[in-house]
Amino acid sequence: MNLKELARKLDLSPTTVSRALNGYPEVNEATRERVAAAARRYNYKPNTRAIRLATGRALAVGHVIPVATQHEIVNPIFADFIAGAGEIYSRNGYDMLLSVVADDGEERAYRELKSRGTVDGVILHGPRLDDPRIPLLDELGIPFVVHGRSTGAVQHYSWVDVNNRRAFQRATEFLLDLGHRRIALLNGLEFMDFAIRRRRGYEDALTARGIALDPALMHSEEMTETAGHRLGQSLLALPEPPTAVLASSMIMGMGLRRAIEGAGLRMGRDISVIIHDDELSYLRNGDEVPIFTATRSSVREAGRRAADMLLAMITGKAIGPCELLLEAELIIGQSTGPRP
Amino acid sequence: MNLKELARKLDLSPTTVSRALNGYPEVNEATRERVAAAARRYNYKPNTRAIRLATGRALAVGHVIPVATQHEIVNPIFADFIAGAGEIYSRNGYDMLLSVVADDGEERAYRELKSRGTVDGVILHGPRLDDPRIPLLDELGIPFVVHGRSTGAVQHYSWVDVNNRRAFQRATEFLLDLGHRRIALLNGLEFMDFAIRRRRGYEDALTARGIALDPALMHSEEMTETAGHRLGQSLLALPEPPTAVLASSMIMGMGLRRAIEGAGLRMGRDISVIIHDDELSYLRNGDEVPIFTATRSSVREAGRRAADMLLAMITGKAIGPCELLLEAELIIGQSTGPRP
DNA sequence: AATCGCATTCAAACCGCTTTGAACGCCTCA
DNA sequence: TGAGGCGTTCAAAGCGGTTTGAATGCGATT
Repeated sequence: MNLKELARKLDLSPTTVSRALNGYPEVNEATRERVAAAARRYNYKPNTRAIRLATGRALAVGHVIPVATQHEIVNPIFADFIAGAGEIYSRNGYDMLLSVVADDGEERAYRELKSRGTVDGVILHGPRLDDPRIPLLDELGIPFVVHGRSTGAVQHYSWVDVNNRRAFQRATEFLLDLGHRRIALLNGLEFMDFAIRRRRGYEDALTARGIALDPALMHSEEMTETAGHRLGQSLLALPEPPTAVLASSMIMGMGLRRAIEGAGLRMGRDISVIIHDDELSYLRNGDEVPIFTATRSSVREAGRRAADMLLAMITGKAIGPCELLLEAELIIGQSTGPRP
Repeated sequence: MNLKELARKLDLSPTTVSRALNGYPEVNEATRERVAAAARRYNYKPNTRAIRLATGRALAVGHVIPVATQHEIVNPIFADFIAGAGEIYSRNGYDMLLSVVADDGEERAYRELKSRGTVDGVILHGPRLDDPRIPLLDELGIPFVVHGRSTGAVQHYSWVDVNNRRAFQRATEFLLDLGHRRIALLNGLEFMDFAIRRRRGYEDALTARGIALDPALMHSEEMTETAGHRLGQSLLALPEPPTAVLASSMIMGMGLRRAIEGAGLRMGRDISVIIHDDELSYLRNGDEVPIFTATRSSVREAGRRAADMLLAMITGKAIGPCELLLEAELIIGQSTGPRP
């Protein structure tokens, strides 16, 4: 059942039927209802392919997922972010397009997206320091929203981000208030923008209390369980080990805990741990009682907000770049306690 | 730059240019090269929207991701599966379309996909016992490949699956060989097909050695860290606790380990643990030395194979349903040892 | 009665590609 | 010499919608 057929059944022109269904004002209300009823009766769904061609809109949003060529790691927050964004897209009749590309193929992927016109906008994941993708998308003229920010970008761009600096500053202050002085930081790789901001928050808090930064306590690695474990072990092996550790993710924290318990110590008593919790659906930080004390911010919610923002830009509801800074909560769990 | 323009530049008809670029035989080789050169020079990319409309093909594959309405859990294996499948799609010029829907909205999602013609085929995730989606897709006539199988389905359908039964049977046998007699099973929810098969493997192995099944040792829950922890605690609290446990996922195993170490016991010495390892990129089971003894099978590879299969079906290279059963390796790690 | 404005409807062009059926030039063969 | 066949190219008709510009009918205004 297509438009022409439906029009014939109704003894109307395709023009009128199209307008009736799309809510144009120049259609008689009685006619509109007749059309709507027939559309329902014959289960008429306009062909998306035709709409796209005719309107020049793609009715789709792209997510380019870079896969690190060396480690083949897919960012684990990705599934939850997508789940949040996807909700918004389907609610608005947009499709979500995923492009999985090796991280050295991203530029080509974006250029193709543009020249083939398969999407109306994109979400940029995992922004880095001076991220080259921002000027690229700017130049290509594709509407985009960054999940995170990019220190050093000169362009104005839209973003949704967690206040990483503030989150890690507060976490550090919390540990300082508990009496800790030797606080370690297990950060993500520091070409990632969020990692830079987290370190800054950590450093600010220490410096404000007059505590010197100790490079032996500051590490920057991929945020995996095994890295957490390895770094945890090496921290504990220091001549003067830290009494508290900040870890950049739940998974890293779990590796850290493994190192701590492997050394016969107890988290929260012998050593305090605070993690950042993205509230991943399959990796909850405890049910009622949080396992880890954590800075918490829902990545799924970030996905929703970013998608909302992008659609507003695409449909012209938003003018100019939008920005949204989400604050992380500090959740007190069982992994922190006063300095032993 | 579109086809008409390019044709004009070349002083050819759009017909010939189109044919030249698409490899039709009735084009003079000299002409073809002239066309190819011009296409490159002017960076001509055919408009996907137009191709789709003209050919009636969507050049896209859909993945409908159900989000459990109660718990809002997105299956954590999902990101890696997608990464594998996505590789294949982009290599073949197909788009990947994601639909995130509440799990009670799946049927409508598939019907829409069909009636709007946005995809040429779909991958079905997380099949259940007597999964209603299989007859649905069969009826709709959308080519599809199931990641997993559905016990009870009467239709013939294509699938890619891990030999879950055999994997868990071997794991159980391995524990039996180590002298264990009280072996617990922390399984996924048993309306999921894979969980049923895993239990069957476990039961077969025990029964073959004349060991009675003990319901107190068999649990079926969502495969989260917290569930693993909770179930682990309750197992350890039994009057006669198990000396070995099989856990259905890495994450569940991590919760289990937390329970074990929380009770002051040591994994591999006091109690043996075997997990199933999907080789998730961000949750590696150790680097060189595996943390857990595990049945291992790459979910990313499964994604690749499923995508390959689906594309073969879509392009008509495959006739009739295809089936692919992947065997899981048994990896010996540090979490197992002889019965204490 | 003629003019105008308004509400409603329609025919036809268009989006950018594919594909059908026809045409053209040239060579071969009867 | 003319018919037939082959290799190559093209005009035009799709695909299924949207959108422009024109047409129609009718009541109100002058």
